[in-house]
Amino acid sequence: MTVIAFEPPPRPVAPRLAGPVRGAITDPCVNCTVRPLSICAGLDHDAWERLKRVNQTMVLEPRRLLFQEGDPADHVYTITSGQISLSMSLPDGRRQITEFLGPGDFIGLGLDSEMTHHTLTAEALTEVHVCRFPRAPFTRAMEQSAQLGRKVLSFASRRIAAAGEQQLMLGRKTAVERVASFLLRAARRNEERGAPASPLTLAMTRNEIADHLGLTLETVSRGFSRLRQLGVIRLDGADRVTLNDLGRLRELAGGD
Amino acid sequence: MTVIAFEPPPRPVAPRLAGPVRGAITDPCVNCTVRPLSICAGLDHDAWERLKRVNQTMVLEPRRLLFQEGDPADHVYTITSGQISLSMSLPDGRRQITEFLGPGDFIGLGLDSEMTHHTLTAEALTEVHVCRFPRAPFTRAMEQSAQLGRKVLSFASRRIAAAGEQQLMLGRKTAVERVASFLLRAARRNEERGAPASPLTLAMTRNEIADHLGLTLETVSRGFSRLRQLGVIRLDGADRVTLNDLGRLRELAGGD
DNA sequence: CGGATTTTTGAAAAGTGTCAAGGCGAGTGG
DNA sequence: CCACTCGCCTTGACACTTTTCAAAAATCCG
Repeated sequence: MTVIAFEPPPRPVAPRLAGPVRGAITDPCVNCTVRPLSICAGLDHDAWERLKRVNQTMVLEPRRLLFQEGDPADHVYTITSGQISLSMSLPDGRRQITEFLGPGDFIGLGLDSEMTHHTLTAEALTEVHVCRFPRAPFTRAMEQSAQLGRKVLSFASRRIAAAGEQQLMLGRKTAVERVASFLLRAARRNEERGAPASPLTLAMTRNEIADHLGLTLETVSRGFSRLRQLGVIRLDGADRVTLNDLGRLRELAGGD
Repeated sequence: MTVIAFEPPPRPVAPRLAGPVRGAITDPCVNCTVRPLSICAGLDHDAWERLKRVNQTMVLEPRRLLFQEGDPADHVYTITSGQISLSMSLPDGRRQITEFLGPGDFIGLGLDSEMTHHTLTAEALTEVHVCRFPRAPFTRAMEQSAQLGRKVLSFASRRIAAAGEQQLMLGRKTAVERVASFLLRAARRNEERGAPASPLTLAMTRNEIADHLGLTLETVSRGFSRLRQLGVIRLDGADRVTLNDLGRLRELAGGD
């Protein structure tokens, strides 16, 4: 297989890409429902039939943007594999990653019916497969299926609760507490998916973690080192983290 | 009218109150619909009839809690007058105010159907009138009225977008930028309600603003002083703010 | 007017950011 | 197979912003 040689976009300020999509592969996407946590999983027959007619699989390579702040928002997405960061930036380039998303997560909350454009940027951290739905039929399906409506609202509610915790972290926790909180959340995420909590594999760089925690990459690195010195974690390479003592990690995270 | 002499709860860690409610006055509440931005405004007849049977007015005096983290969450609310803070706290007392709410705002987003207890504390900043709905009938009304469902989801979406901006602020803005952002949002809020942007009247103390911006009250105060020195605002008392130069204030807020 | 609360201001301390150098690991090409 | 390069991570030293502690000024309210 020959690999076409085009550069991944430069990191700090990702330029607008001609087309962020590598390719629409299958049509419709058949993988949206396989994740038990997905918004499509266990959907009633009618709603699913409607959606199946309009959805598409998309594949993104690492660093590609699914969309960018200011892009027209005419699709919603479900991640079937890989990880994505959602971020907002200030005009001078300072960036805040509001959340890291993985398989089963839904992209499209935070879009009021009157919002025609994205306020966030979605960037692939790994190779990512998403299932894409045009917004209009998705909205219709949501209104016709009480179950889908409930599910979206439930996702939105949990997002709001999570955003609150993130605000508490950003506003009130110290650097080490933030790093510990970050690791704990990653561990909980693993558990939600039936994976063991402990050997974490991080898909994101120190810089991306920093942009999520409101720190610099150096401070994040020092945080990891601190936790390692304390014996709470073990690092095998920068992206492989073993949690030795969840209780102590919870204390170090600020106890919440 | 005699006022019963009971102390408002001490500030830093509000103790569990026997009953946070001063009184349920009218039943049903007739004021929920008067705010054009309220979730009840313009609701279709059936949905409104259902809700009208179960809602109640509640009045809270300043500093009273509507509910606290851990309380059973069996109502949702609409504010008809006054202002409320929603906050989360760490076990050691550090507090983050996730948002300030006013007339027309809805309280109850962030509650997944499976969440039986509040993760937030709601405290009255001023005398507050809220319209309260038991959760179960409200949820039913939501499922039977597509319009109400849409409205709640729209509120949730806007909340999510706002939370993102707040995260960007907490993670990446300097102290002065945060204070400027805070004033700008207060100004926009005024405008949304048809009031002039400029002479702001702040219902919250420096400490509460600090807990919202992830700063200390001293730093917030210095922020105000700085903006005053720069001629961007004028202060008539701590709670009366005139915005002299919205453009410049926007720049100082980080330009977003 | 007077006491209490809140706000403002100042000075010192702490925490995090910035700048710079070196290390580690993965992928490349000789 | 090994040396090299490149990107990312770690660590150190210092600078800067914000916090902390303290006191004075302003405001509120009886």
